[in-house]
Amino acid sequence: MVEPTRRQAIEDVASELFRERGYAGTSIRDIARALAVQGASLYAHVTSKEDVLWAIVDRAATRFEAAATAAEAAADADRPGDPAEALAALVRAHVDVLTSDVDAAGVFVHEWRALAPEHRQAILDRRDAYEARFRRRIEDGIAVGAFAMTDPGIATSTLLSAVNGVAGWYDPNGRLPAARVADHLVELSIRMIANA
Amino acid sequence: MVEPTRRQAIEDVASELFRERGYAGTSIRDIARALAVQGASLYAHVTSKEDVLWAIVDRAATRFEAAATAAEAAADADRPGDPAEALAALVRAHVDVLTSDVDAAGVFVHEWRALAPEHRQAILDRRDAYEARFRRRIEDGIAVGAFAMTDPGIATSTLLSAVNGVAGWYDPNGRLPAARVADHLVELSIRMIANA
DNA sequence: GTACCTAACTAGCGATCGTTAGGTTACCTC
DNA sequence: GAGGTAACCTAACGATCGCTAGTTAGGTAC
Repeated sequence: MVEPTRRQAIEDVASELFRERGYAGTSIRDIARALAVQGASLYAHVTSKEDVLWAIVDRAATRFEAAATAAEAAADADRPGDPAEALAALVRAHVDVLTSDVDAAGVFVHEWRALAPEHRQAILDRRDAYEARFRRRIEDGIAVGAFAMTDPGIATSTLLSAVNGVAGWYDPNGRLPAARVADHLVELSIRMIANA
Repeated sequence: MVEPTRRQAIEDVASELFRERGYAGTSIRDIARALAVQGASLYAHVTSKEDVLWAIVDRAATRFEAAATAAEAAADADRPGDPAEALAALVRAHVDVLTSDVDAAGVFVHEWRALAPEHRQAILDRRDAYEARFRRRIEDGIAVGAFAMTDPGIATSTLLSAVNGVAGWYDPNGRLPAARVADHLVELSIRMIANA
């Protein structure tokens, strides 16, 4: 896979480095070195270091949102009124986005704190809205007796933490294909809140 | 709670800042400012910045290990041969350590990457051994039919990610006392891998 | 009163940080 | 072959980084 634009190549290596060493632990010159270029040369393609972080985080957030929207639409069309099905679709969509670009997703999950205040707040708002989608399905499931009676807030946070853990160990070249990983996570997630 | 020694006060402030902004995102002068002292003054109590991180991480790791040892001993004495009971005790012990010092635990979970190579490797080894305790109980449970048939490695990683998520939202002054949080996490964890 | 200890200070070192400015090279298009 | 453009260069700016050195102030012990 060759990068279409130089800007994209910068964001890709930045994703990798930000994920490995964190935003603050990565210098502009580190990114440049990975591209065999001088640090100052990056500023022909980028306006600031934070701008690179924001681009990565914003894109990842958008991909998570779009995948969740598609998943919910499909689940509601396929088996309307089935909270377990809808939640499973959400989890699968989430894991798919995660595994399709572990670096960017890992940065999204861990490095949003390093964003400038306005960007940081914007991401927090979007993250809240995203989490609310999961919580709504969990609440629905509890209401119809499909899920066990548990604190929906804690269940939602814990479920997403569990799923996001994938970013910590998934290896695109590992033994498990992304689809199998998603299978496992869907299974564990649903069972976590299911009514025994 | 007043710090007994100046060194302890430094580590406590550092835990808070490292957790909020990360190790690389926190300067020696930041820590000193929080203590109303000049940056250089810290070096009377500390040999290096990394030494502070290592002290925090090492202590947290030791507390997790000790709590797990005690929990396993109690569970094995109380109800030997019951994997669900042993795993529940491990999870409860883990959450207890987590909530008793969210800052230090959060640093342990997220900032071990910033350690110097030798320290980093040492923590990785200990973390592997720690995770193996959980995996062993999960494998035992699968063997006796108490837990569902799932990949023990993925189940262990996902379970610990779920539980560690507590470090992201637990508030010592919040509505939920630590014991209730532990109850919820034990419930969710066991159900996640239990045989329905 | 002298010696020691703890805890802080000021001053500054060399390195690295994000970023700017201005100039050079290679290639594409007309 | 002139003009345009994308990509990169060198040099350097002011700020901040982790850390060292040397000193001062106040308390305690002999």
